[in-house]
Amino acid sequence: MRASEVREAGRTAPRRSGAGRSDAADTRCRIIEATAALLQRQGYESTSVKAIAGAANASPSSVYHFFPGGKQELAIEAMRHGAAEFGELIAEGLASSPDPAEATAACALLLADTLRESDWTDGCPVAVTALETVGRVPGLQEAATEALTRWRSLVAAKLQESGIEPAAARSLAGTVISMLEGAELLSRVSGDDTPLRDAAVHLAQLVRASPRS
Amino acid sequence: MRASEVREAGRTAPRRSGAGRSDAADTRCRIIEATAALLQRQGYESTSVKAIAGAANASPSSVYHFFPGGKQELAIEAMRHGAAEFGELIAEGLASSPDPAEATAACALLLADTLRESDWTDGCPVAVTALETVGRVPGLQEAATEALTRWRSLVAAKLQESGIEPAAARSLAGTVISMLEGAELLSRVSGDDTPLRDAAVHLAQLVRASPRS
DNA sequence: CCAGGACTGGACCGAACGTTCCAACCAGTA
DNA sequence: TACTGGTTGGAACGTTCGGTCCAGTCCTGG
Repeated sequence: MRASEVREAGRTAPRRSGAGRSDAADTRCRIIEATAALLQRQGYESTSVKAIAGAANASPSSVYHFFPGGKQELAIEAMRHGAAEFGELIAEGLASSPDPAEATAACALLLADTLRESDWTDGCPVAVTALETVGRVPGLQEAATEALTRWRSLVAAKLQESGIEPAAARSLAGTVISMLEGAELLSRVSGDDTPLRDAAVHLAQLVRASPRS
Repeated sequence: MRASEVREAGRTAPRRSGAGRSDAADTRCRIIEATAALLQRQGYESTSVKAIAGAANASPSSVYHFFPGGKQELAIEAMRHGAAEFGELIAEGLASSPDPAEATAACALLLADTLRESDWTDGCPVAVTALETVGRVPGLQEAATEALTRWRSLVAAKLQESGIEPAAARSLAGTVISMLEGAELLSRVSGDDTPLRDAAVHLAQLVRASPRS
């Protein structure tokens, strides 16, 4: 898919021989990406290891070879992967305008387009998995918290650029993430991007009305 | 648990002569309530029928006796039950002040208190289950959409009372629900009610800035 | 060319899943 | 007392789960 072959880490020797030969790192990467996609769509409990292996064109033993910690370890790594990608989407939205109000609105609209065009499957890669495992899979909860915090920091930085006080920016940025998550939930469940489009309008209002120094 | 006490009392004490089915209706009710509680906490896939039966002091066969449609039918009914209760919580928050800005903020704060005091378990009874089954269990998705629409109507009515135009009120009410859902997600995942408290402040700002006729 | 480690395919495991089945139970009626 | 029909407990069904195991295959360093 995207530039994911960056994962390499040079653990083993660069065994590039034939052209069509599938690298070990490539298999590992395929497993992570397949897991991320399935987690995003159907969450943790509904995603079986065999389904992951199938989607990644690998066998269960390969999954356990690369992720000895089993499904949990794999899910954590996949969530980190998905979170990074979603962070790029947020960054892209934020970069689309110098005005922070328009930029946050753009995030919501970008998310709305992505969701609608993917039949309501490609949204936040954290929400479903995090919600259904909260309090029961600590590693996942931790990874989810990290992701949410990071996204909030991205938004907060943009808000601070326009002169909003750091504390207010952090608080408002958290609300921006909350709004994106909540509006995505409503949009996915109702199969209608109106909640996200409304969120875009109201987020812009909220940011525009925020006091600057 | 309360349910077992009620059941014991009902068995030893003489029942009303008119309705011989009060025992059965009680079992059915216990099953629904237990299901609602489990769905709210851990979602659909992580909740087994045997766990439901255990929590309701019933046996699996009783579950299938009252809900021949199996887990799906039961989950739909339980979601409706939980949605009605959550609607009451929203109504309570809305009724706490004549000012719609303060009223919506009160909803967020009420939710924050409820969540924190229940160790982040008793939140929206729809979010987890709806998200993890979206597109795969149509009946559940429908029930979830109904619930979200109803809650939005409650908020919209409150907003209209203060003179906000119906269309704007409906849109803003949807955003209020989105914000509550999203902030609850962040609060539950991070185990910190700050997102909901921030949401309360920003919701109040948003409502206060809304144009009236 | 071979030794050895990384990797893979697929059979296999015990446990848990949703669900079904049936024998008992219990109040009311005759 | 026998019968009835709704209700219950618990065993059992076939399936699928997460995970293990092992006999290979392939690549690579020596």
